Amino acid sequence: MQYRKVKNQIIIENVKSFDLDETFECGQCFRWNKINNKEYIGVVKDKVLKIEKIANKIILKDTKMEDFKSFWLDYFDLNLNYDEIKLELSKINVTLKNACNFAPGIRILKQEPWETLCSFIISQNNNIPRIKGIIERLCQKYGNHLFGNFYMFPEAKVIAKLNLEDLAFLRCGFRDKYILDAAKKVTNGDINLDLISDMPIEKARLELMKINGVGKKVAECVLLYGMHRLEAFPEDVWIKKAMEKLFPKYDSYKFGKFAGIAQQYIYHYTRMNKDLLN
DNA sequence: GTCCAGGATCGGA
DNA sequence: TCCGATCATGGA
Repeated sequence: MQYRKVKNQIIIENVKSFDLDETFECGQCFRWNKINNKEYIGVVKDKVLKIEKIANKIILKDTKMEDFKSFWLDYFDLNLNYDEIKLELSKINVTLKNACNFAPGIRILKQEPWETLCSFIISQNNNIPRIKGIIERLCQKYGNHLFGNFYMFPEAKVIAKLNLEDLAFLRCGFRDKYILDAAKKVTNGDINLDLISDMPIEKARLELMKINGVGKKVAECVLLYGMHRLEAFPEDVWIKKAMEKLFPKYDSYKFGKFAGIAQQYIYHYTRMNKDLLN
């Protein structure tokens, strides 16, 4: 991988294992939107990025080398060699190998812990288009305005001051009270996301589950997507079915320290090939 | 009208 | 410990 700046674009060449559709549409994130055939636009922290893939070049638009090096390189996890990981995972089981090969351009993004926590609370018993809508409404109402139609994800301390009526416009159903509980605990220090990031994973899970509305699955999503704990293994309905049907002899721990990445390949693979689970 | 969506919680067996 | 009902909402 090499990168260079041309005008106000960063061009990354020879990028392996990075496909925008596969990475943004595999269910790990909710604030990246496809604006045409090849471009996505997304908001991360206080940054808005337009990104495009042409052949094996990734182009980051209207951004600075400084931001790329200090932020996006890490956000897109570009220092991790996914080819090696897929090679290891493929040795475990031929079905897992097929899953790796189905969408080899998936990467696990390093998202913000609080945003990830809040987003996956909203995700419970919900569908992805609706999750995205709720999150966008939340950002537009309580997040800092950047420009145009782009808003930051609201800080926990801003949400913590609200009450249930203030969230009614979200139309997020029974999840409103969970959002408030999470915001309050993160703000008052009952839950310290920075500390949890570095805890042994068993303890980290239990800490996250102190939040009302956070169970095993949401906790695991926060660990994997918001804290880059690649051994975390979220088990939603798809993964549960997939494990029963496709990996009857395997427990998630057998997928090792990159179980979370394996999970992501399996999730996307089975959702896109529903007949595999029949 | 019914079913379902990246689940969690509660009450009762 | 396990199981089923229930929880809001909106699209199919």
